[in-house]
Amino acid sequence: MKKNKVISPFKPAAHKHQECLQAAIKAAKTHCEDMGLRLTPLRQRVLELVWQNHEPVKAYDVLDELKQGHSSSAPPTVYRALDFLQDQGLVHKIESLNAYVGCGNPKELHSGQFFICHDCGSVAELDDADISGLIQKKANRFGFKIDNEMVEIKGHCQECLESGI
Amino acid sequence: MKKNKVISPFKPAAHKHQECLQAAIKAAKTHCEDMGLRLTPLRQRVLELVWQNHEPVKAYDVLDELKQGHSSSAPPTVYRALDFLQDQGLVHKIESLNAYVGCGNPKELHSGQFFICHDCGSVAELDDADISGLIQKKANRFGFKIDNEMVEIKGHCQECLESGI
DNA sequence: ATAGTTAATGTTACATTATAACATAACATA
DNA sequence: TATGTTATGTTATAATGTAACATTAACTAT
Ligand SMILES: [Zn+2]
Ligand SMILES: [Zn+2]
Ligand SMILES: [Zn+2]
Ligand SMILES: [Zn+2]
Repeated sequence: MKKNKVISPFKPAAHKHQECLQAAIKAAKTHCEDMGLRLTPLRQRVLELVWQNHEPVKAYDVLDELKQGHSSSAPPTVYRALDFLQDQGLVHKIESLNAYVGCGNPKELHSGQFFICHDCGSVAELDDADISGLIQKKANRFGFKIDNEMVEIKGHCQECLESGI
Repeated sequence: MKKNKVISPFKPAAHKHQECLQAAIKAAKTHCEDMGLRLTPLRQRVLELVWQNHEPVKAYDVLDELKQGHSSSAPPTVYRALDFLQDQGLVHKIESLNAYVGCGNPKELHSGQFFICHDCGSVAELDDADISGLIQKKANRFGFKIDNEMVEIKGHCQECLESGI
C-alpha cells in the first residue's frame, strides 16, 4: 500500500542544514553506486549548489557559482548536470519558477507535490498518495493515462504567517 | 457548495470549433463589460489567437500571427495582452510548457487543473473542488495558506490511446 | 598495455522566453 | 480644452534553454 510521505517539511529558519546537505550527498552517492552511474565531481558540485538551502535555485545562479571554482563552465555544463540529477530523481524542477530544488527521497522516483512560500521562498515536498490517487481517479473518468503529475502550490508557510511579514 | 466542474473536456479532433471560439469571445466581452474593462481590438485579437484550438499556444507564435495584420507588434505587445487576459481569467498559462490556453469559464476566477496530452497536444481543464479541497486539507496540516494552486498533468488522452499512436 | 568504444565535458553559437524603460497615442471626464 | 489615466509603440536587453561539434576521460576487450 502506498503511503503519504512528507519528503521535506518546511524547515525552521535556523536548522542544522549541514546535515540536510550531507544526507543528500550521501543518498546521491548510494543511489548512483546502486544504479551503476557516475556521480562525477561536477555533478556532485551542482547537487551541492542546489542543496545550498531549501529554496529553489536557478540554473544560471548555479552556473555563476560553478564558475568560481571551475572556470570552464557554460550553460550546457549546468543544464546537463541538472538533467542528470533530475533523471535520477535527485533534484526536482519547479516549473512555475524555472528553478531546481533537491529531493529528500531519491530512493523512489516520484513527481512530488510542492508547497512554496512566497515570503521566505522555502519549499516543502510531499509524495502524497491521496493527492496522486485522486488525480488518477479523476483522470480515469475520461480515459486519460498519466505519465507525469505536476503540483506546485504557492502561498505562505506557517513560520512566515506567524512572524507576520 | 462548491462543484466539480469540467471546464473544458478533451474535444474530438473534428468538432465545431467556431462555436468554442465564438462563445469564448462573447464571454470575454460580457466579462469585460461587467467589470468596466476594455477588451480592445488588440486584446480580443490575442484572445482569438489563443483560442485557435485547444492546444496551448506560445507567446511568440501569437506574436508572429499578430504581426500579419498589425505590423507594429513586438514582444511587449503580446505579453501585455496575455497578462491582461490572465488577470481576467480569460486565459491560463501552462507553466510547464510556457504556453497559454483559453479558459472556458472566465465567470469565476480559478486556478484550474490541466490534463495535457503528449500526443495531440490538447488540453482538458477541470475546476475540481475535490482536488482543490484535498490540497487545501493537506496544506492545513502544516499551517500553509494557499494563494494559488498549479496542477498540470501530462499523459495521453483517450482518443490518442484508442487511435494507437 | 593498447586500441576501440562509450560517456562526460568543453566550446561556440544560437534559439526561446520575458521584461525594463521610456515615448506616444487613445480615452475619460472635469 | 486641459488634465490625468490607460493602452500601445519602440528599442534594447535580460533570462532561460539547446544544437552541434570538439575534446577528454573512463570503460572494455583483446
Ligand atoms: Zn536544511
Ligand atoms: Zn522528491
Ligand atoms: Zn473547440
Ligand atoms: Zn479556467
